[in-house]
Parts: sequence; structure tokens; C-alpha cells
Amino acid sequence: MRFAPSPTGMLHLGSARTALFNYLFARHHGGKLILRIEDTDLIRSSREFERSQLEDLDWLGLSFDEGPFRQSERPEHYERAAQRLVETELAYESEDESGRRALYLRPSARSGSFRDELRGEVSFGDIEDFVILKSDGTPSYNFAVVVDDAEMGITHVIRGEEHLPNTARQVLVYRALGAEEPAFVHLGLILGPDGKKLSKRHGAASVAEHRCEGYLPEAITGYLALLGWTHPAGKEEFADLDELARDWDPLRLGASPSTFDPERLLVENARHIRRLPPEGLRRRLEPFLDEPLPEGREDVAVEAMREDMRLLSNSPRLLREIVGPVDPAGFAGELPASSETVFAHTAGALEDQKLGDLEAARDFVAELRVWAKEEGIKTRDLLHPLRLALTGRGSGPEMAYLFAVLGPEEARARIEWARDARLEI
RNA sequence: GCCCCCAUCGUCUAGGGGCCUAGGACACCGCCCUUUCAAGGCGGCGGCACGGGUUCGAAUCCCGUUGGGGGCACCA
Repeated sequence: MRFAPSPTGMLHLGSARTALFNYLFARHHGGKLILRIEDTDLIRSSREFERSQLEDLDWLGLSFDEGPFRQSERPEHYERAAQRLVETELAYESEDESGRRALYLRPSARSGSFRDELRGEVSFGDIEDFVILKSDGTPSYNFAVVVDDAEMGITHVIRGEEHLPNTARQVLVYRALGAEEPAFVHLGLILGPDGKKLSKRHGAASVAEHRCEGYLPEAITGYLALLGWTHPAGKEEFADLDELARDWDPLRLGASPSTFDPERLLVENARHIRRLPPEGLRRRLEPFLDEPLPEGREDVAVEAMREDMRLLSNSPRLLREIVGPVDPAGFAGELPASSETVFAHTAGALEDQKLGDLEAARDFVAELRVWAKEEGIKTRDLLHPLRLALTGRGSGPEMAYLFAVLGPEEARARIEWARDARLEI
């Protein structure tokens, strides 16, 4: 197997899926996966794009057994293969209108068919002679691919459907070279919301952008795996690549195109986030947070944010919604009459509380509820005013989280502040 | 224009002649739970593009139409 990107841009979600399927196929069957950089277009290719694509592949968790090999660094292979074709008179040199001399392939047949594992026999016809060595001596794409795939012993080629017309030319090269053709799998395209092939035009189609927005790599690979493939048992959520590789079954691949649904990816991402243990999530949050987590209460703060987090990049806002400054003047007017009693009692009860962890905070809230019941105060009139006092907001995480994250001193200060604000009205 | 591919709920899909009055997931709507939003549980809405065949029987096989997409470089 191989994944062969050209370094002319950022790694795209479509390419990422191709890489993923090659990876899963190789891992499941115990095959070898090679990474090959198709940089024969020296003008458009750059080392910078190559580096960024490798970084993205690594981030996704896709590893390779060999490579990266660069086509720009192995010209002799193409020259040698081309020489053989010249000797057998299957290739000839010719000049185009603008005077450039290149080597053309003259296939022995211009039509025929090849086998695609998902589509059966795919026919083609009317293939004209085409360039295999460009005037600057570098190989053309369709030639370099075949020479490399043949020499590297590639047995299965998995790539996007857009390559179907290329495959026709490539099988002609295989046949001219007398090399054995690999099994071809052309995946249905991934479409954007407008029904066209997913591309940069659709924005945020690159892996790097998703990483910056706070997507988890396992959410991306899990979602991508479901674009054109179904789990043998219908499973739709996958913990990691190992699980996917274990359950991989090429018979479950489909040939029809599928539309990329950003909303679904977001939902999957939120699920993955919720599944992460606090310490794991905390580690992944580090690059996104713009202020430190409350000292000594880091893990519970992460847990508090986790429920409402869809993207890792939501974390600064979610943290601010809990520990950010509160202006009691904004809500003091809507506090019910019983708030004075609630604030006074809670502030007092907080004095001998440590609220060291979520359990302690839950116990504390339970005690408050018992007290409120005895006082004849409705739960809503107990918790809603406290929520406003603590965060200034009407919604947010479970109450116990607020106490646990803020700690007794800060919670008490905020409650007293709200209490004063209310009395001033 | 030419060549090629594809066609089941809005989206991802199961389905490969009778098990389908077409199943699941996401989204959406409702209910339950709940201090709130979310999560979770339960329920609902919603689809085989069309026309011919083949067959006792077609979402499933064949042909055509329509629709969508991809490709037509000395770019990959």
C-alpha cells in the first residue's frame, strides 16, 4: 500500500481519508504502507507544504512503514523505465507546437478496461499518446506513479474516484512496461455542501484548520472512516485508529460519493471530548487556554467545561463563563425575595467548607437542598439565584461544579457581592 | 463537446429477488429526567429519481431517461 500526496498545498480532508483507508487496509492485513511524495512539479511543490502534510498525518495518528520517498530524488528510475520503452518502440520523442521536446508513450491499444474492486470492469477508450518524460526531463504524473508503484511492489492502490481517468492511462503504462497491475480501489468522492468535490473553496477543508479549531484527531478519523465505508456490525463511533484497523473490512466500501457534513463532525467531536478522562482533556486543552486553570482545582474545572464543549477552542469561553468576573448589578433586580435568606445561609455554610473535589461539592449542594426544603424555599429559588451570584449567568454546568471550581472563598465573596447589590436596590 | 463514475430519509448509510407495510445513525420535533443549557432515556417526522423490461415476485438484475459528479495539461 502507499499514500502518495503532492506537496502543493495543505493536507486536505479528502486526502486524509485516502491516507486513512490505505493505513487501515495495510494495518488490518499486516501489509506495508509506504509514504511517497509526488513532487515532480518543482514549481508548485514546496518543502514547506511537505512538512505541514507530514505533520498533519502524524497528528492524525497515521504512521508509515517506509518513506517518505521523493520522486524528485529518484530521476534515474524514470529515465531507465523510459529508456526501455524507447527500445521497445513504445515510446518516442516528439516536439509540440511551442517547440518543446518530450517523450511520448504510444500505447499498443487505445481502449480497453481495467478492474476496479468497487465498480467491476471500468472501460475506457480513445486514449491518445501522452507525455511520460517532460521536456525538462522530469517524469509526468501518470508515468512516475506507475514506475514507482511497480518498483515498490504496490499491490493495492486506494485513491479517490477523480483518478479513474488517470488509471486508464496508467494501466497502459503497466502494460507497456510489462508490469503486473495492482488491485485498484477508487473511493467515491467527498462532496462539499454544494455537491461539488470538497476543496479549498469550501473553507476549513484542511486538516490543519480543523486542528486549530479544536477538533480531536480521533474524531476526524472516526468520521472520515464513515464516509464511504460502514463497519461490519454497523458501529458508528470508534475510540481510535486501532479499533478501526481491527474491524476494517474492504468489502464494506461503497462506490458512491458522499457529502461532508460539518455538523456531524462537530457532534462526533463533542462526543469524543466527553469521553476523554479529565487529565487527558486537560493536556489537550493546554494550547487553547488563554488563562491558567484555577490552582488546585484544574481537573474539576476541566470536567465542568467538558459537558458543554464541542471544540477544544471553546474552552477559554467556557472557563470564563465560570470563573470570569461577575457584575451583580445586571441581575440583582430579578432576584426573588427569598434570595437574601439563601445568600446569607449559603455564605455562612461556606465558612467551614473546603470543597476539595466534586464529591464534596455535591454533598454541600445536597445539604443546601435539605436546608431549603426545611425553609420552604423552592429548589429553583435556591439554585438559580446562586448560579447568578456565582457566574452571572442563567445557565451553565451543574451547580456542584461551580462551587468546586470556584472554591469556598471565591464562592462566598461572589455571593456576598450579589447580596450587597440586591440590598442596594 | 468528448470519455468515465454514481443514484435508498435533509446528511452518512443497511439492504445484494421473497425476511422490507425499507432498518440504523446524525440533524430536526415532542416527552421524560433536571436549578438551567447540554448530555442521557423514550417516541415522532422523513427515503428506494423516472420509465421500460426479466421474474410467480424487484429497493435489489438488465436497458433507457433524468439528475448529480469527476476527468479531458509537458498539474498532480
